[in-house]
Amino acid sequence: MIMKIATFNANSIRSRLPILLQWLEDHKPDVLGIQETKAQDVDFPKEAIEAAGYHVVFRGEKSYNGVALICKSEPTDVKFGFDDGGPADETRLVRAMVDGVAVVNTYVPQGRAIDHVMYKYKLGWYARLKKLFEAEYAPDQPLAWIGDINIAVEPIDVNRPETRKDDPCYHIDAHNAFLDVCSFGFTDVFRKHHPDEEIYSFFDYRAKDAIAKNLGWRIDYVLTTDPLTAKSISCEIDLEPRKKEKPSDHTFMVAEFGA
Amino acid sequence: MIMKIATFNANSIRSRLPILLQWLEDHKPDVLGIQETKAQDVDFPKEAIEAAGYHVVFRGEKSYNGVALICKSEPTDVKFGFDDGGPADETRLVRAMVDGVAVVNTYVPQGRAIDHVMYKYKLGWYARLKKLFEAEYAPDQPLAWIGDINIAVEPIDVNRPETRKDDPCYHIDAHNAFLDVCSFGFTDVFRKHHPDEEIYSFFDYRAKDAIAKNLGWRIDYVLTTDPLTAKSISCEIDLEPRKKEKPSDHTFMVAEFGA
DNA sequence: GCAGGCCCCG
DNA sequence: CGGGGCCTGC
Repeated sequence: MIMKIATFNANSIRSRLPILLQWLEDHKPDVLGIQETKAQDVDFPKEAIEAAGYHVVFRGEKSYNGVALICKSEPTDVKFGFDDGGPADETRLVRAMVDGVAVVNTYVPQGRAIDHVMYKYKLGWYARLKKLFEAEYAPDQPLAWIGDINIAVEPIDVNRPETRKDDPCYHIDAHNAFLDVCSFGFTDVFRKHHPDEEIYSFFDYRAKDAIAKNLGWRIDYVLTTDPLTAKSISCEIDLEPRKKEKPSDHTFMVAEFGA
Repeated sequence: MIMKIATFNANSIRSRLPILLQWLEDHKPDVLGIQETKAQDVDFPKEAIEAAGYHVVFRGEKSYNGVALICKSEPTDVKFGFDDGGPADETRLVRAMVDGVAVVNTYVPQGRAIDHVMYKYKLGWYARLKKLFEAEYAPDQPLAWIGDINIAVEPIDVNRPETRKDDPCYHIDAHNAFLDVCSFGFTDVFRKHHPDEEIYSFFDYRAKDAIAKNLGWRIDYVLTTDPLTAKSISCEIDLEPRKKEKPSDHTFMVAEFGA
């Protein structure tokens, strides 16, 4: 039996509903984590997703952030946000159990600029996330951390890396914060299957012909603990949705895990 | 030889460019008067219209109003607005000579409400228009007054007329102001050919299933002096564009004049 | 309900 | 560039 786990920063789930529903129909993932739904819960297109044969849990707000988990099986133990006394950020973090797999879907703060208070917040967010993994999960359980993590890790994860040193999504402190969370026991499944490929998951709307010129970033990830990593068959970035009418600036990444 | 004269309130010529270009290709009018272009002159899609084989003259402003004349032959004596000492309203009135026919394209003020200062302005606008016709044209010359005149004249020109008595587009004073201009020598060409039909040219976006339930207004007109009226062969409202994706709230009216 | 404007944001 | 707000207008 194969399990498909996917992630997509929708940049408004309402604007992306046609692309989302088409992708669900074409790829039939077992789990799809969404980030940047940009919809209050009353405005979330629950019915359309359920009509497509999926369960969905979500937490959003006006204009910014918002996460969802779209699952073939009903997710259990659904929790939003942190519970560590800091800002809960319920619209940036959702986790649940799906078919015996723990899934953690995050929309990590972008950070604005390395001299901005939001960058400090981003680094702190990674530290809080590591604590959450340590407190509530174990590296020997099947665990998938997915989402828009707003960091490109290696030079091949971003175009023109030499110009990105001071970018909040490529700065050394961000790298270290991310790698520290990975030290819990996570493997970057895409990179496992594609050790050298410069394929990106995000293309800024403002960059001219970004997709044709491959001017993007790989900032969306499927990260797994060993029990899942061992079963990983493939992990692909699907560029097609980024080429459609009214696309998100991100596109889908999907990983397959076998028996 | 047949001359086709048409009118269309585009509610943004930029948003309506696909529908407009398709309609030009399908109907090949000799003259098409546009209202509510909602584009400054620098933003007007001149090239696309010229590429379709038409001449075009236009005057617009940010967000509101804006008129254009789209013509197979090059229009001459092009003039915008009034020249009577009052507000010129150059983005509500354009006139020209086209193939020996005088064409006056108007976007008459809507009036807001009958107790609003804009309603007085609307009534005054009709009076100014009558003076313009008297000063610069003659009833025995071929003259077409076209456009969104923001008045439904008879009960069959609007759905549920009994509820419209206090509507600035149906109020008695508006009727009289319009009929006074018509006394110059104008005939409502659509009504000449369709004496009893309840067919409308405008359907409010807010009315549920407006077009299916025929909940509209006939507020767009082709009005002609006797030399043209005598040659009038047909006048139709084309509902198809109103049913397309991203329609204007108005649709096209087109009149044919024979030799 | 859908235009356009303006703002904030990445 | 394109989301979402919010405003105005019809």
